[in-house]
Amino acid sequence: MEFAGISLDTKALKKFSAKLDDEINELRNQIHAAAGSEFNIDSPKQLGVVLFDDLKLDDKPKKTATGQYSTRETELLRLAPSHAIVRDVLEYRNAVKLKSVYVDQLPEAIRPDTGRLHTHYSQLWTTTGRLQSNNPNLQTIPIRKARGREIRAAFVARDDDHLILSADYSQIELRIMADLSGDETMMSAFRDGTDIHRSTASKVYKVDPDDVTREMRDKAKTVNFGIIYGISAFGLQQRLNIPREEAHDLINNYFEKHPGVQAWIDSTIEFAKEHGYVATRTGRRRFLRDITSGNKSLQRASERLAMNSPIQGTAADLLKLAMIRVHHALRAGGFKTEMLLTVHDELVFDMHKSEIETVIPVITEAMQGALPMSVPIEVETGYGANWLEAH
DNA sequence: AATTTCACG
DNA sequence: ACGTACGTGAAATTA
Repeated sequence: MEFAGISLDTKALKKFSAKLDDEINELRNQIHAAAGSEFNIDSPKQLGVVLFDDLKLDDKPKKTATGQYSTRETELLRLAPSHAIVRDVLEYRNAVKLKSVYVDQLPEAIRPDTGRLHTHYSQLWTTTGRLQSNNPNLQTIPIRKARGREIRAAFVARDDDHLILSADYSQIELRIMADLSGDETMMSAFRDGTDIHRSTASKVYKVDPDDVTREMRDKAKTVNFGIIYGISAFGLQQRLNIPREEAHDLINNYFEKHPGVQAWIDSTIEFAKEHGYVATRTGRRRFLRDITSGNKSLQRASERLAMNSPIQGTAADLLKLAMIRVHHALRAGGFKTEMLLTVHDELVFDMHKSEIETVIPVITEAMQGALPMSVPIEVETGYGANWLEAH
């Protein structure tokens, strides 16, 4: 994959760069006008002084670890509805980030001899077994916001004979938690092929699945991710912007309806305290020196790692096993399709157009069978002229 | 070199 | 009283 590289539409990025420049200049002017001074918006320190000392947008602004005003996105979002300057700062930050990290840097990283982008993967350093990608990092290419999607669309197929194919595991970490814990509720949800967030919503809100609203499903989705990370009521309250009581109820209801998950978390933490490590399904270990620490917050943090690492780590093991199987399957089948990128639960390919019908089932099967699990593994595929269309 | 912020899964 | 969800890499500013 490192040798293969991926093609970038530099012409499109160049146009986008000019457009971002215009947006950035206009936003900078508006921000300076609203502030009444020409400060450096890129400096969190100066920005904090402008927003909280000069304009006094918040009576009790949150501070960072070193005592500065915090100007991070979650803080600014609370002020955005009532203050245009804050909305402009958020837009400005988004545009500057995209321009500096992606739009202007990626074309520089193209290797002149191949005309393609070659990332470097490291298997050595992450604590959970995931791969790292750097120089350039191709595992953080934008997709969530509208502006960023233009960058993803610049990752294009090799030539007119190829398309970008994306194959990603659906809800892989939740499926792994179902497998590791053997929780009956989760296992039947996945076996029935139901929408897992809707299913969780019907449990934590104690309503019929048909009566789950959009809002209930969205909140249940946050609960599901929170469980994987070792949620606290405080954390859920912050993320959902709900009262503490409601957050407590959601978590209590979740564990009441998923006793297998609760038991698995408890026994995993207990195992970590006894042995000093936890392990993925294939046996990769993560040692947790602070799991028996007298420092409560260190211990709590270690407990979250104890339950999260087997889940994230098993997903990493699964994808690496899948990559080996895909590699052999492509070679055995004599395919021209080439594996290019891996992004934690996704594989990206240059797919030869003549192989659309044949190669997709081969890749899907190789990924699904990488690690036998007690719940179905689903792989979603899509293809198009670029990485955005493939999703 | 440390801090702050933000892009992704 | 404290701190508050897991794993990363990179850029700009500050110390």
